[in-house]
Amino acid sequence: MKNAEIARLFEELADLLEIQGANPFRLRAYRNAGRTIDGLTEPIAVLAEEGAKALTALQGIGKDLAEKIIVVCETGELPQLNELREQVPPGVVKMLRIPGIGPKKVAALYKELKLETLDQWKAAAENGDVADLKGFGKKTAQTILEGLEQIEQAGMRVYLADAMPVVEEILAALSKCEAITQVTVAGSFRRRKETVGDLRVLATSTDSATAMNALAEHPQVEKVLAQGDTKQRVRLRTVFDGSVKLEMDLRVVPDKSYGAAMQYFTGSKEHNIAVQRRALDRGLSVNEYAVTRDGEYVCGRTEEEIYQAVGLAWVPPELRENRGEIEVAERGEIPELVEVSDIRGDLHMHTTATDGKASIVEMAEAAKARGLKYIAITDHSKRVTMANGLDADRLRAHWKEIDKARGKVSGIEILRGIECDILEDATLDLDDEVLSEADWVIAVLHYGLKQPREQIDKRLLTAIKNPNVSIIGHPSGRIIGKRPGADITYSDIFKAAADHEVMMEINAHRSRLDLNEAHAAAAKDHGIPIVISTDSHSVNGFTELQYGVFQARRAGLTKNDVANTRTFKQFQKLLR
DNA sequence: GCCGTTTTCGGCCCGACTGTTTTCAGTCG
Repeated sequence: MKNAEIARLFEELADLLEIQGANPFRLRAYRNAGRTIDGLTEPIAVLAEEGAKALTALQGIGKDLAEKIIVVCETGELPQLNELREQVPPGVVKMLRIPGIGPKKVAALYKELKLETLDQWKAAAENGDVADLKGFGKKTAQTILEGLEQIEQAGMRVYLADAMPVVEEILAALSKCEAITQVTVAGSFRRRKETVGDLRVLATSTDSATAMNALAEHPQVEKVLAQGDTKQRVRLRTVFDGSVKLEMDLRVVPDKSYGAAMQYFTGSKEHNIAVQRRALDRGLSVNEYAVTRDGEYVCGRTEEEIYQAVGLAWVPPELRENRGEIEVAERGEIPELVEVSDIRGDLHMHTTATDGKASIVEMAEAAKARGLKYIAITDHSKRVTMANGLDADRLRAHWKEIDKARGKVSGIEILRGIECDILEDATLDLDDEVLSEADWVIAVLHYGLKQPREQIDKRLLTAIKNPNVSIIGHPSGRIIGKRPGADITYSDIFKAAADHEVMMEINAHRSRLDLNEAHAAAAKDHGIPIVISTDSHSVNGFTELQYGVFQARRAGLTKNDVANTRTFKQFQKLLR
């Protein structure tokens, strides 16, 4: 069983218990455990085999959860969950996803009206049964009807990169509003998560009504969903991914609360809980308006003040996930994270020789225009027939074209590369003779991603041990929100890569971001040089670079951890 | 459920908004 599957069991357990009115802190413990398991780079089963002690060493895993994890790893089942599933039908759990309907209302409707399926919920909301129930009314019935339509569209999150232009457009408009002095986006957007759900915008103003009107009247806003003195919620008009519409919160606070609000609304929730716990230890209280002591304002104008008040160095938003950054900040050892401007080379891109849209020269010119000093042209190998992949003869001819391009474009180095498939039988798509002539070989999985873990590991290990392979590209093969990616024993792969001096890629494409942040952090721990590349298929592809850098930052990577921040000369020394 | 060098019991982040109420519970972030 994969870590993600085991994590999901604990999340489901929490959902079911929530409907039954269980202690909210117990639910949090289960959800934290799910999150912890999901974030591990090693299979939790390996720890489970070592015994309860290895498990309780993990943050938030105690005696009870350790036992449950061991049972799951041994039997593939969680007995307590099976019992609960019989008590609460799946349709009831699904109702928790309706915005505005929580566990108490779900429980009441299930108990009083015996509503079990989506259709029954819809009928009861329409015929007045819901509205007649004590504590319910017409508005709640309406909320359910609207919500039922929404939850049909699973996964209300969109790629950060897709949301970015819309958010920037709205922020630009708000910053022109005279009533607004400062405006910024917080939430998971500011933390540069791979995907974003609700957008959280923060403004300072002495006239919140005018500030909120500015957002309400923005052409991007379809509907104002809620509005109070300091908080407004709207739905945006833009349709993402065919069906998803995002909602945006605007919070308006005074200047002296800007830092406190930034800190508070940037999250993550888990990070904030840790910060606020530290505040309590110091006799302080932190909320979105200020740090206070006995109700008296201590600070709140800047984020730095907030962190200082609780004895921490400022934490970059990308690291605020309560995955150890608090302890690092306490020691004053927050790393200087890599920045987009640090990147000097892009080592994964395609041309018209396979499925790219531009020539070698056009790609080189475009890369140079973006300030890059070196690139690798890495078209597909022959297995990728859909993309017109290259065999040995065409590849050698292509490299001759690269040699010619080197003469035409000055000021940028061009490596003769190849993106070579690792076939299902754990051989490489091109033989060693031609691969040995390359400057740069990216080995990748494209096919057979659903093979069992043992075979996937074997394929990756074979590639890593091949002396011609420079790097493993988009290691998991996942497409965010659409395809899970191969089942990999990362700890084994990273060990081998470190031994054989093979690098690992962070593929910067918005839908890949592969390695993900947990695995990139683990690769760094193994001392493996990481390369952030765009996998560009056109001259516009280079804009994706920033998303790869965001991913690297969330993994805690510094300039030094990223090989393509080196000068070309230094980078060459890393090649074997 | 987890956690602890002031604690092995009693905490566990906290405020805004809505809807259904006559003072507040539920939900959300």
